[in-house]
Amino acid sequence: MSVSERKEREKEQRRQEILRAAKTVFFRNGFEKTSMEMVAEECQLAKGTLYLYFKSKEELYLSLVEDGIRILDEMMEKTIAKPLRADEKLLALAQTYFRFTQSHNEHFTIFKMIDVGTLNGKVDQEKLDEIQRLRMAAFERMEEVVAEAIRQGAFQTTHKPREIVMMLWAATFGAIMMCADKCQQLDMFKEVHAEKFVMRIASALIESFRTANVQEEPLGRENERKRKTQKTVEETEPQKSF
Amino acid sequence: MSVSERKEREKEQRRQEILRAAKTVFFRNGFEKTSMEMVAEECQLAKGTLYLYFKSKEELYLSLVEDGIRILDEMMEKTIAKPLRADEKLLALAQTYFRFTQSHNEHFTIFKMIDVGTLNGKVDQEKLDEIQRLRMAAFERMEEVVAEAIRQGAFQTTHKPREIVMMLWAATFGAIMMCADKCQQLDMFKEVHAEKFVMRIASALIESFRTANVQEEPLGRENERKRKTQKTVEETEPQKSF
DNA sequence: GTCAAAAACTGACTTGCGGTCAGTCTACCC
DNA sequence: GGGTAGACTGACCGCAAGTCAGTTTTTGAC
Repeated sequence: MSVSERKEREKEQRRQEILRAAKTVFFRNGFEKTSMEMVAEECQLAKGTLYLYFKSKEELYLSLVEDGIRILDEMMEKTIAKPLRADEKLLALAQTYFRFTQSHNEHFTIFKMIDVGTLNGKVDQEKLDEIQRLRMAAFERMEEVVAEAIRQGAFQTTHKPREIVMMLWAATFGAIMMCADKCQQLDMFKEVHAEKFVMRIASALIESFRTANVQEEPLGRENERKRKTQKTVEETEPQKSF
Repeated sequence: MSVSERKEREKEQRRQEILRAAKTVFFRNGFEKTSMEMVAEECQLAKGTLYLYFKSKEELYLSLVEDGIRILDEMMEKTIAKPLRADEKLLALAQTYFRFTQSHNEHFTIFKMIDVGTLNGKVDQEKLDEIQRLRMAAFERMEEVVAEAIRQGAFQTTHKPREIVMMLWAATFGAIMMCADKCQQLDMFKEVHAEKFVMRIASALIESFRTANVQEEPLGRENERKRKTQKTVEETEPQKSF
């Protein structure tokens, strides 16, 4: 093995060691209440050294989510491997996502920061894009399941698989955000059983894909220019379904 | 008018003036990139003075949301006043919420910070509770509409109105969060028409309340103790609806 | 083994900001 | 007009992110 190879590997080990320390400290105290000094101490390096491996505090913190993405992906993979029908798998996946957020709450906190946009100006777009790419794996898995459900005839929807995944993801995310033990801010959400709540919502959506119904306008943005402004509900033609 | 009364009023005016300045500066630059010095400059006061009216930077920023809550509440009120059936109103309310987030994006950013919990350790719980109370008004309005829908027989659900509102709120929030122009982080969400997307999700949920279906376990937490662990999807009895 | 160049690491220092408080100013009242 | 309460000020403090000149370690040629 050449020297440069070994150096490379050693560098990677240092990086990992820093990540380990960062995980310990950030997950114990939270992002705001952790200083780079604390991380440095945890891995017995000088503060300056951390900056040789990570551009900023935010980038270091953000890097921790990569593990989280991997964990979620594995959990989802297991769920998909179960002997269920494709449409059942989708509900199971919502549950899996929920359970991930409960058992890996600190990782979910980073997810939230990304989705809320807290980290936007503070981290290279490249880094953010890289995270996006990693997250896409999970979406693609789900997309596959949706495609399967359509093939099996369980779904009659006119939406594209990708769109269905987005809907499920968004609604599930919102549900978890609002009522998961460790997240919920609005008092009233404390009264519901979080997992049931999340699954009730996912379930409603899934049911709605079984039949192509009148609500199913295409969701794409292609024709956006054609109408001057979007119609408000009462301006649209009455719809049979309600 | 007594002197003390006038003083009181002047103090309130100062407070308002500070809020005005804070709004200008925070909404232009964002929370992180705004310093208290900048706010002070905008309202031509010394930095120290700001702290006579607001406990911290976070509290000042958070106070700005009160306007946002009022605006949303008014928008919702108008929507509810429209000549629609109760169930139609619920969909219209989702749209209203969406439009609020688009036209008052900065206020929505504060909503997000609250819901994500970014402000938690940094602001008095009291202050947060006060905000909660204000937000409840909107929930209660919606609850009223749901109750109406149930009374009219449009909904056959076994859920409580409050629960239905929570579901709609959570799902709509998630949908907006993921795909609204100014928020979306995941690239794929750029491809959908945000408003249609949001309404498609709300619509699916609303449809699901029309009939009491097998998914409708009670969502309360009362009986939580009875089962050791929550069942995963494939462990539950097969359900007719899928 | 020696030594010089390269690479890795260090921690004192700079910068910027949130928050404080001793001191000043103003308005009111006796 | 003088004394007091309360509003206001801005220099100052502490802290933490990020930098960089200098130190230590590693490497590889001889």
